[in-house]
Amino acid sequence: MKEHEIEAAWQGLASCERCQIRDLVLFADLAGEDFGVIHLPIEDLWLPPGAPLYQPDQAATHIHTVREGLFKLEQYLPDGNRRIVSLLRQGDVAGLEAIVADRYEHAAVALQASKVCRIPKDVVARLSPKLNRQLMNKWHEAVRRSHECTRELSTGSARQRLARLFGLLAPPLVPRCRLFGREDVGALLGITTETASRVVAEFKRSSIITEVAPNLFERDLAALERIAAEG
Amino acid sequence: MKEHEIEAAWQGLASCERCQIRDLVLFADLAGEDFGVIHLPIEDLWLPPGAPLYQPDQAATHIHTVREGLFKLEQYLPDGNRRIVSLLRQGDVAGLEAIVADRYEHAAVALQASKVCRIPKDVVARLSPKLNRQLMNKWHEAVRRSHECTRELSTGSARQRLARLFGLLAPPLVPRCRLFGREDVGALLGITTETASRVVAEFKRSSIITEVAPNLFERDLAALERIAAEG
DNA sequence: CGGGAGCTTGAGGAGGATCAAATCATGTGG
DNA sequence: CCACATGATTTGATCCTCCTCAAGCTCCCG
Repeated sequence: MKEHEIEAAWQGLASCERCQIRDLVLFADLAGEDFGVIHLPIEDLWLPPGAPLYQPDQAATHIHTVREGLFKLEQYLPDGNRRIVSLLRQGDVAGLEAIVADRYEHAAVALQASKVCRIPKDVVARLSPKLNRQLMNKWHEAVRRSHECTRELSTGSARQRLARLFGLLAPPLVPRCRLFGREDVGALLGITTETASRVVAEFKRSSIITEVAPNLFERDLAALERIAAEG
Repeated sequence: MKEHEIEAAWQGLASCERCQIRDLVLFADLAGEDFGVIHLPIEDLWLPPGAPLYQPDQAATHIHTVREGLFKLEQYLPDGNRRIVSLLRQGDVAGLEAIVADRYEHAAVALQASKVCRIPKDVVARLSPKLNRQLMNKWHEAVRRSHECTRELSTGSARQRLARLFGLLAPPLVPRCRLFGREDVGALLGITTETASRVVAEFKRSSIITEVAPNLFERDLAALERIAAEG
């Protein structure tokens, strides 16, 4: 961490109608008249490398269109480590979850000198009628699933990945879960079929899981949790 | 691959108003009257493990709500290998990209016995007014970015991951690109800071990249491509 | 000039990949 | 019903990649 906080610089209010990258951004298909609806201030920000755009669990009040530069989205692991789950570039939107959730789910941090415009979620809500809420929820879920896969299933040792996979295969209170073929396990965790098989076998031998029928397992959730988070 | 193709079984037309998991699915907040708009047939399908719901590049005509079971979304790598980039469970939607794209972007395959309902994209379009298209595009982009990170940056050897990262850091025709700190490179690729540093150094020594200023590189795109895809 | 952060390099060991073979499960045809 | 082919899973032996721990280096800033 740097000595003094790296701060974003306020650049002024944006004029969406004259935006240079308008075809890339959110308001691409708005007609001139619609801009009347946008009365809330849309700010232009400039951020130096290392400057955070938002932090996880911070109240989600704005979405941000990346006009220039590069951002990382990072999340924290149970063992205190962190994992970058996505990169955002020109035209991408940071903090879309604001539309459907209360809090941001990542830290968004500039990796290069970057420009964003900061749009209050109310502006989006005002332009977005009813049905779409549910559709947005689904998109949101799709993104979260994907980030979950990166964070939980593509990070750490093969043991940890398998333990986390077993943790995810059924709700936390249901001890029973069904597994799929070792080859798919490998492709999902980014390891080989053989390693997947070996680790599953080792879990069985140490009774962390018990095979009650072919590929149907009884889980020791406490033990799995412990492995998932180990150093 | 199994001897004869694993096929989905058609179960009948769905009755959305009496859906048991309605609060989970797409039409959760539709009022009774709105169902009049849905005149296109929504089918219920049952799929055995291994049955494909759709294939990459297939025309995207439907979205699918998972009512029961488990699906994988997989994509193929330049070297012919495959990578599972997400898992879908009850309530998740497979093939959301149909709303904004012509073709599916993954293979969606059942990992367990599963039930889905298959909704023509026209039904969604009919219920979804204008502005949201652009917003949907943004969600779509968010999902694709995330899958890209898993597929390109969390798969294969450290050398391959670095090569793919350098490939992504600027448009294909711009040879010049800017890199960020080694610690962030590590957190992004799921490797240690030291390994990130070592591989970057090795790329420099073999002139695959040339450092023209601190963290500003000139890329040999052909060489990077070659490494990214090597067996 | 001294301190600190980030980057590089080294040595050693652990974990996972690779190659190969044995076992097990399933379905097929005789 | 059995013999056999096929594919998935398990296990073993070996090698190589990458992690770990540690030290030196460079650059920037006070």
